[in-house]
Amino acid sequence: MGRADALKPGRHKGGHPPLSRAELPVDTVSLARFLIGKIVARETAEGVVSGRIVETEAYVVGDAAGHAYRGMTPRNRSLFLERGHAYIYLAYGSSYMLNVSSEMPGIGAGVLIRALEPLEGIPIMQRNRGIERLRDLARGPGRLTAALRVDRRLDGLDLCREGSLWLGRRDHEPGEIGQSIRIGIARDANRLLRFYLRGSRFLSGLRSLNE
DNA sequence: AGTGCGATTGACT
DNA sequence: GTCAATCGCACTA
Repeated sequence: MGRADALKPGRHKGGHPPLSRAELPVDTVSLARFLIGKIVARETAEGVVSGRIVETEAYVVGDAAGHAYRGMTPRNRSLFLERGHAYIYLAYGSSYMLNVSSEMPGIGAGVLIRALEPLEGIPIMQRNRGIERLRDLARGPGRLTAALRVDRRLDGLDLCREGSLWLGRRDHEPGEIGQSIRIGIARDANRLLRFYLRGSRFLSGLRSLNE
């Protein structure tokens, strides 16, 4: 499909109409569950890259593990945008994390996207990641942002509009959704706020968390 | 201005 | 399984 076709009314980049804000659940935990099976799509210079969300984590209001816990700062202000906006930050000096803001304007909370099943633009992802293996292309929060070339420049973007990065409708019904503790956090570590598509090969985390 | 620390990854035993 | 790289940011002074 050419560029002109992609921009024609009624067509959608990569065939993924964006999720409307109205259909996003207002509550953070509900949104984390809702996003399993939905699509993340990215328009790059080389074409559309997309994947199916198979793993998320909720960082809820008042959560000691959440970046909004100590109030708004220059880094985390996007977490306080109305639900459906991107909050992107750099972790460990090397990995960008992609989150979806999840509450009313002024309330800081979000959903971390932790893993994607690659759908479109797989050769582009392989180039972006410097590896071939499909299973590892977007398995992990830092890996998926590398595969999609997502960085802080996209922080604050509205993910409910088709643009350079957006959330798309699911292409089929997701399977059974599992729930576990979150990965890699010290505070509030026992809450079951991680959600995943049971049986997916594209999950991060230990196998014991994916059963 | 200095300090400590991650919502991780990749390399390695 | 272990472990260190890496750097922006929040926090202290």
